[in-house]
Amino acid sequence: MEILIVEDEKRIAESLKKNFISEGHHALIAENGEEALKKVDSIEFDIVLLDWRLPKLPGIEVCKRIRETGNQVPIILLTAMSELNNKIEAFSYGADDYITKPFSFEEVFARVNAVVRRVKTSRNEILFGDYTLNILTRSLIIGKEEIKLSDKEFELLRYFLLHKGEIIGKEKLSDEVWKLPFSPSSNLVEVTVKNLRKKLDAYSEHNFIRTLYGEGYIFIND
Amino acid sequence: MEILIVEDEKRIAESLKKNFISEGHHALIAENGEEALKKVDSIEFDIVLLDWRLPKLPGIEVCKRIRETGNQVPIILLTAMSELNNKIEAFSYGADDYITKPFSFEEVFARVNAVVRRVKTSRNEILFGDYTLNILTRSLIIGKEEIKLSDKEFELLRYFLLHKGEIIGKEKLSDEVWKLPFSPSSNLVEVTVKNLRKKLDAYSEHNFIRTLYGEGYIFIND
DNA sequence: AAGAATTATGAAAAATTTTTCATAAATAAT
DNA sequence: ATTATTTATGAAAAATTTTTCATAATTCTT
Repeated sequence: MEILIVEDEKRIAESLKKNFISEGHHALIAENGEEALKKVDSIEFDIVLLDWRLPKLPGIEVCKRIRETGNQVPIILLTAMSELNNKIEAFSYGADDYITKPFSFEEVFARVNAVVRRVKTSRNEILFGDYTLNILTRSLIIGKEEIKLSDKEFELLRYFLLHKGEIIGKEKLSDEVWKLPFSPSSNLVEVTVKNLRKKLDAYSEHNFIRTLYGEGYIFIND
Repeated sequence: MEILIVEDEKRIAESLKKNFISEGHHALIAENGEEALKKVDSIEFDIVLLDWRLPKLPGIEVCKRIRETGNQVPIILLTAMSELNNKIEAFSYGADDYITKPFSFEEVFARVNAVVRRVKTSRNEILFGDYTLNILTRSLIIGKEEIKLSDKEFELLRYFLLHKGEIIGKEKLSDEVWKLPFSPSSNLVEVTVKNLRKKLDAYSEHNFIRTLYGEGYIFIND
């Protein structure tokens, strides 16, 4: 995961960063609100941990501005106990959860995972490139075109989108998309990937689904 | 819609009730928390308007107890301005929205509609009889059985469930489910209703989809 | 560069879904 | 009761999706 830590207290920020990296994630630190806004604008994070009390812009203001640009990145606010009765405000500005200080890393990690999972699976639209995958209608939208996807194509594409940047073996896809044990004698996955690629290629130059020879596939956005 | 108004001030309760009825809805009044709990238990409401300040049980406690039984009925809390900083508590007990007193009926009506629409369309599961329709997997669950639905069957059933108790003509279904102008020469709707009924009948005695001769269909839960 | 393994692809086969059609059953009106 | 209208149903036809298969193309290794 790509994680942005917005926190002016270096001790806390570095500690979080170290812990996330040791869990195999990437973490960046922004020391103030403006820096955070710039980073959020240029990098697609999986989650933003946002301190309530920040030097220039208060965290809640940063949160509000991120949402104003239409960015839906999950945001968890880090607040002190005394700020408890402002939480309603936090939600109304579009934060997804909050954690009160002092917190343990385990707590942060658990919340981050919960929010990321919840947000990812509860969204009914997933954006990638110029496309939008609508989960409710199970169709792929680009501009004003609506591309019909078969059930398997939809399930496959959704799986890729929920696991962007991960290397996914055919066994995994067989398990997760087809709910069948992988059979090396079948090339179902390859055929469906081909058909899905054809639909994506019809409206975009981008190679979203890359092949990693001998390993599987990886979905790349940019 | 079936609306429950939980409010001890008769003047307010009656005024709300009158207004809802004039909009073509049904409204019941509960004067205290216990009465509310009983009614919620026996009647399936579309929304509950719940006063924060109630004689015996406080509204928030009623809210909590409703949720404890697994009931997901949308709840809007009616609170006085001074209770503002308790709202976070309201959400954490499972209320869906709140309105601060004093309010206009227009405000209440707008919020009620917004909440009902949001709750209905955002749910991933819709329960009816002993069945659960899972919106994400598009399958019908009863006990441990999973019944496969074709795409059209699913769309039809979902439409019925989102419009329980409404008389729905075949023209409407053709428009909304098939997104096709109704053609009297086709009996697509009838055939799909038949097939959906067969699947529902396989595990339940209940006639969910009733025919109203010359008018259309109506989905009845109980 | 050649051979082996892996992936891609077009087309056919199989399975499923959608739609039509002819007819039966049910309902309302006379 | 009879008739006209509306709805239900089984089965066939059409369309689509899923899967398999044979073969081509690509990638990796030596």
